[in-house]
Amino acid sequence: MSDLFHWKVAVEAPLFEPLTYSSSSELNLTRGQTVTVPLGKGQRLTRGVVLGPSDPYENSKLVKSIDEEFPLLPEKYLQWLEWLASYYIYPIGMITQLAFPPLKKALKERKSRRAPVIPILEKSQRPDLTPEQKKVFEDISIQPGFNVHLAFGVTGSGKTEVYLRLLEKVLEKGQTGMVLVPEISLTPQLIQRFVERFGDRIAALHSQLTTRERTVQWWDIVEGRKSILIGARSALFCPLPNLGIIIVDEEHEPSYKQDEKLKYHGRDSAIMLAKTVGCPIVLGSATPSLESWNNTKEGRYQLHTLKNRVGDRHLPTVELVDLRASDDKRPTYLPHWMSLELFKKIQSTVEKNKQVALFLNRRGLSPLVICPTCGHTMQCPNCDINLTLHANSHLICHYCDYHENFKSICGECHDGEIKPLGLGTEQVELDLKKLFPYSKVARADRDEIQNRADLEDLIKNMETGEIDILVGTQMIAKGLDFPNLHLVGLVLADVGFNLPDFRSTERSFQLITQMSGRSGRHIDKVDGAGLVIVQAYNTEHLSIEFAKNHDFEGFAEKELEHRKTFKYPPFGKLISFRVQGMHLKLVQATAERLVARAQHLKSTYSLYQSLDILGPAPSAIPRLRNLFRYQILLKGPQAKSLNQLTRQVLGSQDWVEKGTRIVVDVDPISML
DNA sequence: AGCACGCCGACT
DNA sequence: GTCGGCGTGCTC
Repeated sequence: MSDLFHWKVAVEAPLFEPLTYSSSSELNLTRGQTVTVPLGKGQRLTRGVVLGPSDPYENSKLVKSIDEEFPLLPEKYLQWLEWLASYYIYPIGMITQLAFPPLKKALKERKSRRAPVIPILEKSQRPDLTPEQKKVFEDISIQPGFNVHLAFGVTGSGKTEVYLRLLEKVLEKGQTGMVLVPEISLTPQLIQRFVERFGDRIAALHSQLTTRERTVQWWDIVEGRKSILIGARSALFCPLPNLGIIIVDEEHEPSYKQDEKLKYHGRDSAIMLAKTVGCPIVLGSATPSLESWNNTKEGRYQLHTLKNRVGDRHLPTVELVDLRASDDKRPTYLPHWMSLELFKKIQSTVEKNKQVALFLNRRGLSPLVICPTCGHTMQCPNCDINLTLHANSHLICHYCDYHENFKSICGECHDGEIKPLGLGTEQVELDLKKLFPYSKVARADRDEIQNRADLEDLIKNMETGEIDILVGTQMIAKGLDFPNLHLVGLVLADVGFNLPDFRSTERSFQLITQMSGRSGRHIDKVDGAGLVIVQAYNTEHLSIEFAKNHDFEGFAEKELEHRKTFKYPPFGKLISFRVQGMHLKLVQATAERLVARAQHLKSTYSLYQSLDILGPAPSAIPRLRNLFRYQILLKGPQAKSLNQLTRQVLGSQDWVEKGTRIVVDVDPISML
């Protein structure tokens, strides 16, 4: 008994502390080692990660063996994983599992019918840097060690070329590099651009890969056959040896925040990883998050500005259309959502054989289906959400997978002829086809574009001129670059202004700017500029006012003032709790107890004096997938005390009603 | 997250 | 009688 060693081992179980296992002295264990351990009543064996020596535990089980498949997890990565667990209040064992590939290592290579993950391409010529690019590149590359750089540059200013140069430099030093991009912009075109520069040194990780492909990419990086990893946020968990730089493109993108399980923020976690390994990190954006922008203001991040578009092209002209005033001017042949101004511009653009893109952040035919006789609205039986009509034939809940057939006679009063109200992309598409019968109209939303192949087809059809007018949601706002696109229309910019979320104005600004950035990217200065038409009811909205003049800095200044007044991020930190369960009474009871516990701690310890405890209140969607939802928000000046209070509140769980669950979200990004 | 245990309904 | 539905509880 005396020659047994005890070890803390992180196992895949929702436990906030690692478990203690023992080993005899001949099994030589160290921190970072992968081991096989028994877990639970059966003889089930699971994978665990050794975190370090432990005090003896009387009922400890024996470590079965060392898992020889995996090399020692680098100490810095392990520290970073531990930081994730503590910052996001998530079981360490669930996090360490993320640092493994999904499958066992392939014994022999097998032929695949799928296109290769990394295409084989000739290296292309390296363009000269503009003076502006050169300055940014040099400013960043002369500083060794951890530093956060914000590359603030309009779309088309050539941020990517700066990234490529920085990566070249890192490779010269024999180090590796990580490039994070939002999942949606991880297109073959983007990977292609990196391959044309770095050839076979590129690896990629994203959700469209099969588990086998991901496993192969993972080992290529870990065993040093590839030196640059491009990926979506989950690529962070691939432990690159000798990491020399991290690049986070489109750092403001809300999709960097994972909204299930471990609710980590890819950008923030990347910064922590860079800090832990001691390498520089470059955040890039045309519309930086107010968090990052404020960090440059306060000197924590270095700001590098790229003001000019490569090739000296103009930013597009933005025109506003006030929908409040446009009704009386509109000819009767135009649908209610189309102003005369927009119509004329579409006409003239199409006549010149140039392309048009219309943006509306709402899919379907009609978001509200109502009986004019009895006033009954069609609702999802599982959620507190109106059903959306699609293709004039079925009603869909956009939050769960509920579908039903659409009947035009009201099911409640059996009398009224049901009337679809409001506007969605399908309706816009239908109207456009009627108004422009000789133009090719296409739609891009989640219903039409379901996978990467669909997106590829869309891109190809835009490039070959197969499409004249494109209607789409979010999907078409990101990263797409169509040379012939000369007019962008925002059908109803107000959608999203009034979401119950303190970031809605910022989102709105980003969206308008991003969407504008699609227009006229390849019009040379002599030919003028692209055009953007923004239709809105509230044309005085802060986001519109500043986006019109491409004035990010002005917008940021105004919006930061507002955030400061209400102690919202970046001037305060948030942790949200959602209590959910099948029974409303029990959910309310748990939510109230949670608040009572928090309030008690606040009044007991001076550390918590400055925290605000808001709620409990029903969530913005009070019932989702048959679960009732209540929300509590914790607001305070430092992350540390919020985190600590949360741990104390959740420390024991005996007060939580059976059948209810508490979901914690550190730095929530959506308040829905 | 798994997985076993256990307590009720409806089948050969 | 016993097969299997999924609520509950535990994992060194």
